[in-house]
Amino acid sequence: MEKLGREFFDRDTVAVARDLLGKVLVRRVDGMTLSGRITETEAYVGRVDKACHAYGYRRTARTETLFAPPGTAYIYLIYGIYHCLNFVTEPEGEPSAVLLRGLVPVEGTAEMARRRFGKEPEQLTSYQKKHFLDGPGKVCMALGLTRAQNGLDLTGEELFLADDGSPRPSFHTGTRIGIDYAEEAVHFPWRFYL
DNA sequence: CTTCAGATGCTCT
DNA sequence: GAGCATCTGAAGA
Repeated sequence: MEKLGREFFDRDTVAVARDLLGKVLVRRVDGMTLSGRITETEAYVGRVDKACHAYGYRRTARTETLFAPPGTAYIYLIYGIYHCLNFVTEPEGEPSAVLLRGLVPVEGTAEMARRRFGKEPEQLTSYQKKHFLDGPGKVCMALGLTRAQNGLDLTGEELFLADDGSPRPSFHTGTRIGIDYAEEAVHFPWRFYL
């Protein structure tokens, strides 16, 4: 397992989003290690993308994190109750990020089940098993990520990405979810999923 | 398996 | 005050 350094994120956002498929996200919390393999991502590019919170270099309290160095965690609250985890990309000052939309659990499955459903993995319904970590809000719930972790440095120990040497899986390309307001950007093929 | 209503609070205008 | 990069549980097919 080799930790991905800042240079991995200091690149074209769409390339990073594709290259993250198959990589492992590692979270250390409460003395435990939780991890999962990435199955779904989306790219958001502030320079040209009306779906990006920082479109046109819009700078507010919330978008400030997108202007941080590449390899920073951007976490925000959505719909009042859920959180979304992103990885800041591109050279510093280009407000762009990759949204993490899905994982397959690798390590700490029992703890993730407790955090998601309050019960052990053996007690999950088939529906719960099928939809374990297939959504951005679910991922944050399972890994114990909230806005308290917004701005975390991904080259640290609390939250990072790793390459375990497995080849990049084959994947599908499509349009992004839940951005119907974004005019022409609605059609950008910037969603990648297994 | 699918659809659907409802929850919830921050962010920006 | 409107809208949001979502999820759950219940009900129907």
